[in-house]
Amino acid sequence: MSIRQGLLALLSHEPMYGARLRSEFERRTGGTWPLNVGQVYTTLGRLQRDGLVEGDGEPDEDGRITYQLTDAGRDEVTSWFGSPVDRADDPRDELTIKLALGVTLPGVDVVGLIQAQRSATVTHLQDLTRLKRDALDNGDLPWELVLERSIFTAEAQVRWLDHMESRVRRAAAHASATVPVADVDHEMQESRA
Amino acid sequence: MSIRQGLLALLSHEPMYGARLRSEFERRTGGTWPLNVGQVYTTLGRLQRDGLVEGDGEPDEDGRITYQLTDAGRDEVTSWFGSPVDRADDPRDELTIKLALGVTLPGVDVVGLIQAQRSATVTHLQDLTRLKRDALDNGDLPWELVLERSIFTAEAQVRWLDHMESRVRRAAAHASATVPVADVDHEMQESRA
DNA sequence: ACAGCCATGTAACTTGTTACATGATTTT
DNA sequence: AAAATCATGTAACAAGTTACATGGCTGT
Repeated sequence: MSIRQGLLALLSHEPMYGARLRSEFERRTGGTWPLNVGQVYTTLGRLQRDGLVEGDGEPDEDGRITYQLTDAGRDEVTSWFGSPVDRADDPRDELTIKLALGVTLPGVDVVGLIQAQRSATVTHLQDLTRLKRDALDNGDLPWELVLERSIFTAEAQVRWLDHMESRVRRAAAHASATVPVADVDHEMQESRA
Repeated sequence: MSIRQGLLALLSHEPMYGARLRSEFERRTGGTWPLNVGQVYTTLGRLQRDGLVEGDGEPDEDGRITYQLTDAGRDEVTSWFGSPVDRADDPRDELTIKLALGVTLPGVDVVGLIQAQRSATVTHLQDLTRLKRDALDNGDLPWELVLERSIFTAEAQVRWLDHMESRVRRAAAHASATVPVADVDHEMQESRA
């Protein structure tokens, strides 16, 4: 849903043609997210289908077709900027699923998994930090915003991994103290005939 | 890609039929992510198409069809658990896009946006913390893992929002000191005829 | 018999994404 | 004239998601 909203937001500022939407989107997100031009057109088509934008049928002398918001589109943008991103739709995070399933399945070296992930994330974090340092103060606010977002996210991931490593170790120690051999698997009534 | 991988991981432990995959998936992710049963079957179909699982054609006496991994499927699971989640595919985060576009578009009250989001996130964080407290120590490790993930993520989001609020304020102050009226929009050679 | 549940699936749709096709203009 | 660039778009697919249809078994 983010590209849809993004294009709408750009159009709320000024009617534009497809290819410009692309470059504006990229520029205004710090060049971090390359956007296939084709996707602009597919998305525009869907937005038009949904009555949020309309294009002035014919291309102009430069072959460009300008798209603009409808009233509904304007409402949509206002509402988007006016309301916080919904926490409820907790997306299925791959790493979380991996760990959650990992701790319940026998034969998965969860601690090793956590450490490998931590190492990868720390490396990534160093790259990000270097990027930030090398950029000095070029005043590209969107770029900075996106970069800092990655940094804060990666830091949180490392913290979470550390927290969970000790938590998992604790659980493992406790499990081996009480149920030396067997594993999580049991329950789930099978209701056999 | 997470549900695919999740189902594969479950099947790597033990062959299962569709409906059980569903309940196992939900149970082992702390019940946080309800999974429509239909989706299990669509996903199984795609996995079978891709040669990662195979079902024993006919349903058993209880009407169940057991699915199991192929060799390729086993490889896939091994590789999934064996490699860190790729940081490279930085997903397009809605909130980041919203802010990044917001700071480049005139007429968007970014500071207000940040504060509203912060408030919503803090509220959410309190809910999570209460959940955690009330659960005491029931030993549901996957559930805890997922919950803590949400908590660490929300905390990071708040930190980022705070960081960015002051950063945006600074930029605004600087902008009004140097370019009192006009806004970010300019550049982007238009190459008009 | 009928209601409810379990288990199977399918059809339809959404957003994201890429690879390719077409035509016009500009540059070499 | 050939190559590069810009702009338009379409076709095809992935993965997620839901609503619905079918059929068997169970308990009232």
